Amino acid sequence: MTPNVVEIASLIGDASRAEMLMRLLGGKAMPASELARAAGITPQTASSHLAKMVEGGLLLQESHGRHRYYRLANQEIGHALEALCAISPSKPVRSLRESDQTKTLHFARTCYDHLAGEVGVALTERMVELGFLLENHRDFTVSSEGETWFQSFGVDTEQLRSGRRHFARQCLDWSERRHHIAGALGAAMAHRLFELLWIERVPGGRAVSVTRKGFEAFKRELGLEWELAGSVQNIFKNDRMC
Amino acid sequence: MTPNVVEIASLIGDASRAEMLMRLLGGKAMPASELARAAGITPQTASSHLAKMVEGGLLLQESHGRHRYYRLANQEIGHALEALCAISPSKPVRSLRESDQTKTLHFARTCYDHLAGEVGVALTERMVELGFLLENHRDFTVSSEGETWFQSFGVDTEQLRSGRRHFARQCLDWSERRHHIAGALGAAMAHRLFELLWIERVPGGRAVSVTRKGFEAFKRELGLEWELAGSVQNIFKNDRMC
DNA sequence: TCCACGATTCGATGATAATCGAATGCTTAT
DNA sequence: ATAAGCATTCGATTATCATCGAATCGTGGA
Repeated sequence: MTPNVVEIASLIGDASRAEMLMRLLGGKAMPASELARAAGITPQTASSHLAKMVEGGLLLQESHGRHRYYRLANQEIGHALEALCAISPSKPVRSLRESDQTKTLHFARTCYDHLAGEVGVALTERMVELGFLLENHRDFTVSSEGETWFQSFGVDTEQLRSGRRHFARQCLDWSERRHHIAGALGAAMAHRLFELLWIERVPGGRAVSVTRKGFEAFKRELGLEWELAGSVQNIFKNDRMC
Repeated sequence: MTPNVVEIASLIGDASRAEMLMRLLGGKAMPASELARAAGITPQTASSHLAKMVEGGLLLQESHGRHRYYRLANQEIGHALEALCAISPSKPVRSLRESDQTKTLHFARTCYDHLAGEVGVALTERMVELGFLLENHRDFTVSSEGETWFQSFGVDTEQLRSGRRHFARQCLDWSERRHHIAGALGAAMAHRLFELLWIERVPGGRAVSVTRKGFEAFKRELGLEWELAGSVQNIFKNDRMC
């Protein structure tokens, strides 16, 4: 088993590749050129890196016209990267700007294609508390009350269950060190939250902010509330790794 | 934050260093020469690697006579390595021997200095179930019934609390994907289990086996039992990474 | 058909780092 | 004191690989 761990670790242990992986952790597929620009390298070099990561099973490639889109191969890779973030000792903060970025990422972000950070964890735990979700080994199951709630929320659990993807996984959150919900159900929840405009992507990164509407809705529908820190509204371009 | 993740990942992403780290994951400190032998490299090369890992904060060094012992710098590093194991896709099993090794490691092993694997997780969850331990964010706390039980079991919680080390941490188990108990209390538990001869180290690796006495005692004292698979008694020399 | 553009391949370069032989320090044993 | 053994440092070698320029491939638009 050893060589596999070594291979993955060394793939991540390169600055350019790590930067690209972090971009992809936002959940969206991205064309090679964009990833090259993000990592600050030429398209040739990027192409080489991307090929290696596909070979190593970290990424999948999909061709659309003359563009080639890359995305994380599966949710496990997302988990892996999050786990590595959790591992790395946090460096002392350099700038106020950086601190804001960190705060915003800790508050809410996308992890592969579901919701992580304080908001993701709180939402998950609240749904457990309300009896909608049941923790079961490394997964969640949905109770009958839960089924009703998801239906009314606009998430079709039946359909999700029919897919090949894991239905509802527990995903360890690096900032909170608690589990949040992942898998098909986690992705569907996040998608619906975006759709309802309770949350929205912060341009240029994988941070997510809760809209005014979202704050009210979370409180009304689920009894969840957060102090509305100033940093939450902050927009930043260059979110680095964690 | 990025550079830190990259640095750690690249430190782990070298075959020789990874081999040494895995040896150290057994929890014991080891002299440089032994680590060199384990990794199949000369002492000079090993020395260079070890210096890098100390520099990178992964290892600590302690001199005893003409030997220099190395050990993991802290429990977080152990967590990190375990997490990486959980991340890596499991390769197809090559030999029956290898399969046995994996089974044995999954069943019970030391993680840094506490108990992991099926046994570690089951023990932890049983103690939560019995109300001795309470899950609290990323830690455990001990209830008053718990205090009594630990006392009777021969673990002095008072003394453990006085140390600088985290008292009782949740540690994610890569094979079970559930939490087991770590920190000072986890270490003390493991130590006491070795002392009582409920468990014993399998020579040559970090696998642990449950003794006959242990099987009976776990059942009698805690109502825990496992099917006594043949593989459990197997002894193997070369446990590789996972 | 021809051109523009994204992406990749090839080849060369340069930097990094893993490795080991030889020499040096330091500690214990005789 | 002298020898033996563990560990490290130094220097040289070698291999690996990230990087980019130039050329090629393939798709889409003119």
